[in-house]
Amino acid sequence: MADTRRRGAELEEAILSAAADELREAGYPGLTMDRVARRAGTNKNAIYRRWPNRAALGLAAYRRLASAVRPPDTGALATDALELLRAANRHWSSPLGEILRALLADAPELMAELRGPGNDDGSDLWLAMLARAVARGEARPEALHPRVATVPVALLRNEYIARGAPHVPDEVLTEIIDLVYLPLVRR
Amino acid sequence: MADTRRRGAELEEAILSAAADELREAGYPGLTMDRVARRAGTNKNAIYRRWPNRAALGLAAYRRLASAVRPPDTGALATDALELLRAANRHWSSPLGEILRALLADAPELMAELRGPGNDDGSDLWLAMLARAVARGEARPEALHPRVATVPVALLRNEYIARGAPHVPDEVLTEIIDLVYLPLVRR
DNA sequence: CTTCTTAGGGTACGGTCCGTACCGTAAATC
DNA sequence: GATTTACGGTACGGACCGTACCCTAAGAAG
Repeated sequence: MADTRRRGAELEEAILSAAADELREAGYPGLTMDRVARRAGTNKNAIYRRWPNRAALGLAAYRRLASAVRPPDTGALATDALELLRAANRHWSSPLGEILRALLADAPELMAELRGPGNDDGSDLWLAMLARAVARGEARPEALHPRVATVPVALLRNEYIARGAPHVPDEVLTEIIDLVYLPLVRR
Repeated sequence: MADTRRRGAELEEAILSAAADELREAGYPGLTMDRVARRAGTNKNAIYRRWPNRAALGLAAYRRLASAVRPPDTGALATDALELLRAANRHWSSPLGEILRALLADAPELMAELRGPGNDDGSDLWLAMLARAVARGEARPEALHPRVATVPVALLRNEYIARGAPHVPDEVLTEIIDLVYLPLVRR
């Protein structure tokens, strides 16, 4: 029998790919070790040899599904901020966002690594956007602080988590920008 | 055999009490239907006749453990806000907060009912405190809006959820107040 | 007081999923 | 060619959830 057995990186790739497929099709709740193993044409041993548990595999698989956001530059603070917030909202309300939230709920401590250096939490994006606004004289220089710059995403995230809403309407976004962000960072 | 069988409200009380005990001792993950039933001296039938699933029972049990926060009134906006935020932080970092977070993660849609009228999310507290500050001329009247008034708790909640931290240090609280809240609501 | 209905108690079970253990064998290494 | 490592197959223990029965006490109806 030509068993043509896969090993190492090749097998790892197959597992990760299968896991990503499962995530896409059935979300995090549908990501079971048995299904991933079967789909990858292997068995759970091979998975547990690489990831300690389901959550870790889920995170790894999520990573390959997520894509970076490209920063907007409309030339005005208000529209830049709203656009950035809308992008975040699109992500969070997409199937991918649902996965992210489920993952966050299941293994919060694991998610810290998503926010390490070279992070994807987007604080760089907000700081860069705000820096341009400061340069234009639109914003206070003191606002150039991660805690301040990322207030809108924090509020949006709160909206999702605290209210368990599958979608946040655009009015909330404009409210966050108009009532909170602009009064906060404008000079 | 004197079976002295409990019914109705009495039994319901026993179940709820047992569930609350389990929550206190083992947290939400340790709240299992079998254990609650055994502890209440009954069986799962009686539970499922009253609550549709584990999450609903967990929420009901949590309710009887949670207590209301009493609003501070120090006479100054900065200290009032910090005190209110500290109270929230104490709650969230306590075992009770851990339960709340687990519950929120497991059944977000159920938690909406915690935020109904007569809510415990504390937006009333923040609005009341802010109203006093407005009356003293410390804050802008336009800030008297739920979205604006509750920004600090939203940011704190975000800190817990997004970072999966079991505890948020006091410096973060002061940062939230000094860098965000005061600049935002002061005239 | 008797009969009927409702709600508890006891128990067992199906089903799902995680994580682990073995066992034989292909692939890589020596 | 011999040895070690990593896969594949499979089975299993264990935890829970939620449901189904069957028997009986408590309360209601007559």
